[in-house]
Amino acid sequence: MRAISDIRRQELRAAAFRVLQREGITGTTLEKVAAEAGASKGIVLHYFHSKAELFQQVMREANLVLRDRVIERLNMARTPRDRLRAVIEGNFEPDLFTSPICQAWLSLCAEVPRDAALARIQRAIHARMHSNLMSGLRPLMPASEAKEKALQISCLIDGIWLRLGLAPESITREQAVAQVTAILPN
Amino acid sequence: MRAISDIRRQELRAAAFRVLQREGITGTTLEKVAAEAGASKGIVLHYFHSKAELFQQVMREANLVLRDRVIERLNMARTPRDRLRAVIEGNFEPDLFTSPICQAWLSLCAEVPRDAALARIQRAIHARMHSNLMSGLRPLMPASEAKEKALQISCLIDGIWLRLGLAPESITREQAVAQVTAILPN
DNA sequence: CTCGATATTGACCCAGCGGACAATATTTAA
DNA sequence: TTAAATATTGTCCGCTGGGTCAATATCGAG
Repeated sequence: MRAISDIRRQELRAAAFRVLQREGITGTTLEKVAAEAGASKGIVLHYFHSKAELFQQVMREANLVLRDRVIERLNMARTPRDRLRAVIEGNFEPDLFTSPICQAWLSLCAEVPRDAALARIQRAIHARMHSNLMSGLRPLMPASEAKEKALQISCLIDGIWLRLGLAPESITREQAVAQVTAILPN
Repeated sequence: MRAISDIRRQELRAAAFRVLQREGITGTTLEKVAAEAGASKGIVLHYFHSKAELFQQVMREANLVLRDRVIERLNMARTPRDRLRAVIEGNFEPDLFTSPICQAWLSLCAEVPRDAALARIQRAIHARMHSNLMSGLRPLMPASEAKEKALQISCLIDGIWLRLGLAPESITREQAVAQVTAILPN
């Protein structure tokens, strides 16, 4: 049975993510993660061989959650414009687009430049975002323009996430969606 | 004479910023900062009463450098559009818009949610950016639209900085300027 | 020159960290 | 039932970090 260890791992990742929201990258320790999960520090290192590996898996999982949300919306999309809307709204899901979550994400981002594995995951995230956007943009404009547009949208989305992380009340989900929608091609 | 202590402080801030670029937030220690400045750890705490205060002053100063660049360009601007261009190009100065600097900035951002002083500085940065943008936008559109536009531009600029921090070769200065210019009002 | 202020060092403290490990409990398979 | 595998704990360790402090050097004003 693989399930039991997978469940435990799952719990620990979730606990780590919660601690990351509360304490940031500098304040997150293995002991706090263990306490949050109601376990001992030893068990964390039993499932994740190092703190770095724990963070990597946390980032991977957070990414999967977001991906699933976007996919769900993409599956209901018919037109290219629907696809763009799906990506945008999926990236601002009310229960994900919250200040604490943005802060946790920001903390992980800050580690990216010094952790090759995190960097790989980050690259995959951007690549998927790019391809999702392209599937909506390509039918609407020349390929080279579409590429630039995709980068622009992607950066704006990230920038808005960053903003919510830095200033909790600075922007609402509706504003966020409107802001990104406003730069879509006519 | 105040000058000598001010010079020392200046050196230490610069050293701290360099270490921050190399090592990120988690890898930056008082000893490394001292070593980078060719001094002892004690002297760092002599001038800055704590690590947190050092970081705050580093962020303040980095912000001042950027501000001066933008101001310089703003002073040469005549039309509202010139003002917008000044802000945009000032935020992507070739020697400031580099991957290591974006990474250092990102590291400081990650601390903002858990450091009230950093948060205040960050708020001031955003406020100035907003007002700079408004001085260019207000003549071009209704006030309420201008406010939204200013937020959008500001988020896009941050998002592009973030992108360069996460992926060193992902975007050039020219691309960055073009991307932001592309969302200006007609 | 002298004295008070300031600059600077290096030694010290100790809390907390990531990680290793041996000991024990629990589960699973045969 | 039993043995192997796995899960879990608590302890231990070495080290590094921020911060304190007393001692010394340097400097600047009178």
